[in-house]
Parts: sequence; C-alpha cells; structure tokens
Amino acid sequence: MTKGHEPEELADQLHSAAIHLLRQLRKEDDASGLSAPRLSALSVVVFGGPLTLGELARAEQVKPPTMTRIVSGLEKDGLVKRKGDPRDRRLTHIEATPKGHKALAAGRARRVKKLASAVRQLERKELAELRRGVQLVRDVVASMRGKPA
Amino acid sequence: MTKGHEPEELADQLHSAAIHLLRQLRKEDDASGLSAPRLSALSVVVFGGPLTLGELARAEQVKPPTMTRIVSGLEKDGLVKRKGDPRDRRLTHIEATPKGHKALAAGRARRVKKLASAVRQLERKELAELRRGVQLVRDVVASMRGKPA
DNA sequence: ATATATCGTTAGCTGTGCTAACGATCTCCC
DNA sequence: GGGAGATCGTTAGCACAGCTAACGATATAT
Repeated sequence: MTKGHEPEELADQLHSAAIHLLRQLRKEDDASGLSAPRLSALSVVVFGGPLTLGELARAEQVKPPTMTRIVSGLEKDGLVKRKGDPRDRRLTHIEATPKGHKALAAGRARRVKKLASAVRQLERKELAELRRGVQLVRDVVASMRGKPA
Repeated sequence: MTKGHEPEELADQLHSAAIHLLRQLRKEDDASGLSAPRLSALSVVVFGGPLTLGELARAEQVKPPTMTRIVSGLEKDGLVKRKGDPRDRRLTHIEATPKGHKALAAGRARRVKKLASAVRQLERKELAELRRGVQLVRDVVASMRGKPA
C-alpha cells in the first residue's frame, strides 16, 4: 500500500481481480450446466482436435483423475465421446460431438455475454489498453507454467 | 478474429486467462492452507476492519452459507474471531486476530510470489501497461456487479 | 402482542481439485 | 518368448467452494 507501483501489489490486484471476475461469471453457469472447467476443456477438445485424456489434462493443467471426472460429465451430457485407440489400448481419445460444438458456442456465449457487454462499454482506447493488458496477463501466466512451485 | 467480434473474443481470452491464472496459483495453496477464497476474505477483514458476516458475504459476492463456512475455517485456524453484537444479537462481527494479520501477509506473499516474480520480469513499460490493464479489468468486473444476470 | 422481517447457521446437493492404489496394457531387454 | 518395469486411465476417498431450503433466534413494526 505504499506507492502502488510495486510488482507485488500489482500481482495482488491481478489475483483479486481474477477471483472476482470468475465469481461473477460463475453465476452464468446455472442455466447452462457448463462450468468453467468443463467449458474450458470442451473448448480445447473442439479446437484442438481429438486428443487423449492425459494430453487434455496437461493442457488444462490438471491431474488425470480430475480430467477423468470433467470428461465424464461432458460425456454424460453427450458433448464429448471417448474412443479407444486400436494401437495402444491404454489410451482414450476424447473428441467433441456435434452437440458439443453447439454447446460450446452457446455456453461460451452465455458465460461471456455479461463480460463482453461490460467490455463493450469501454472506449476505443481503453479497449486497446485492455487487449494489451490481457496479452500481458497471458504472457505472465505462461511464464509461470514451467517453473517449479 | 473479425472486427465486430473483438469484445467477445477479448472477453473470452480474459476469461480463459483468469482460469489459468488461478489454476497456477492454486498450487501455492498447499503449503499455506489458505485457499483463494479464504485469503480473499481474510484480506477484506484485515483491511476493512471488523464487519458482519453478511457484509463480508456481500463484499465477497457470495451467499451467507458459503461465508459461514469460510469464516468457520478461518476461525478454526485462529485467524479470525467471531464477536456477538450486544445491541443486535442476531449479528456476528468478524475481526482478524494478530495471527490473522501475520498469516495474511505470509499467505498472500506465498500465493502471489510466483505471480509477482513473473510480473517482475516485465519491462518498465510493460509493467505500466499491465497496471492499466488490471485497472480496466477491475472496472469491468465492477460494472458487472450491479447487473442482473 | 402479534405478525413480519432479518441474520446466521445447519443440512444436503453438485462440482473441482488432490493423492494413493489398481488393473490393463505396452515396451524394453534378456 | 517372457518377465520387469513404465505408462495410462480409473476408482476411492479426502477437503473445499458454491448453491438452495429450512430453521431458530432476534429485532421491528403494527
């Protein structure tokens, strides 16, 4: 709380902003049944083509048992399908169903709608600044990924 | 990628960045026992002075039963204390203990450490841009708060 | 004095995250 | 060929966060 310029304080504000952002968006989930982790995983499957459960877990930075349950939830809703691999029968490939493609668009739109409408109220200049800020956040997150805890 | 979609796409990227940011930081929790919601609530109590459970729930944008459990967790660890109100005995005031103050500093530092070190690697200019971006995110979140879903 | 409103808690549900342990399968190497 | 070891996904079981519904206690208004 000194000058407001320290990286720690900025990191703290970023942390807090992320928490409150996601809490707001969680409220949009009720109708859709597509929680943030499911939406995020489905998105990877839809855009990243079929991939194994382990790959998906790594992509989502989550342990395999967690991804097993996320995928099971998506499969129960018919958004995703498990397919065995004939060559290596330990593997399970996950691919999106047509319903999954549609649900992604709809669910994402629902979840992002309120956020997008808030974003849309920004001035042109602010929009550019926000875009730059988001990019930096992405870089920061990426730079954390490799490091040991 | 089209122009009319910019706010939506930006919102989507912001959404995704927030998810992955918090997933990274969650890994820092193990040692501290201070999860993101507890850390956030404790922070409000420490800096926002004593306040009632309901006020705290509203501040954290959470329903009272959820806050009851968060506070119970904090109290069990001796970081916070419940105090009855002599005037209105329905109220429960929450205040931080000295241990709570210390734990906030330590836990916050632990959780934010990796993030801050990543932030610290940015150039001076980027730091300013990120600061601006975070402020805009905060504004966006604030502007969502009032609105009905 | 009675009715109504407010506050916090409890109970019970869903979902996310983890580790540990396991069965099935593949691979390497003798 | 066949056994040892690695890898993959699942199951089981734990802690936590979020919600609604229902309740008891208290305060307030009529």
